[in-house]
Amino acid sequence: MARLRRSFFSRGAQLVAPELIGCTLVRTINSVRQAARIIETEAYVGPHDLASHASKGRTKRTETMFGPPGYAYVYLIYGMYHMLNIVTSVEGDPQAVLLRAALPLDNWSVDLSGPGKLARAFGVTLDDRGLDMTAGDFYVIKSLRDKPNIVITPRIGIDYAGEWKHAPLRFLETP
DNA sequence: TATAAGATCGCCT
DNA sequence: GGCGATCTTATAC
Repeated sequence: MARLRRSFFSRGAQLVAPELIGCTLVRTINSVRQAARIIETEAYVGPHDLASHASKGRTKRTETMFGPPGYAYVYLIYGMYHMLNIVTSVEGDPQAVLLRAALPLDNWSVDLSGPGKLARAFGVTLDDRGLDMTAGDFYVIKSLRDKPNIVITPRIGIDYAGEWKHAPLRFLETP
């Protein structure tokens, strides 16, 4: 087990997203270490990806995605839910991986079965925009042992994305 | 300055 | 299975 380094995130989101499946997301909240196994992710692959906020261009909101990899891209959706993404690729190329679901570890009793719930349980807010996920107390560790069984499907909730709504960029682990 | 819409969830039937 | 909550952001006047 080793903490994921910036070089891990310095690749295309389409490659990083499936590799995050089975990894462990860790954050220390109120001096308590909380950990969960990532079981669902989605890739947002660049400014040409109509499902990505970056397709609107570089704005104050999407600034983090255009920055260097390994940082948290957080935004609020529907006025009530925070979404947690990790920026990938290189600076100037806006790609990111959305963390959609996880399974709590270490007797942690929470429901992490959706992106809004996951962010809420990990205490993610807009204040966490630009947080460095390769340093500090919020990070991901790689599990070298198990090879998760991964299923690939189109992404969720992006009907506005035209042809891109069919793109197979959602990755989830099956039992 | 004002307006519209969204990478969702939970409660209702 | 359908709908309402609720607020940031982008875009338009």
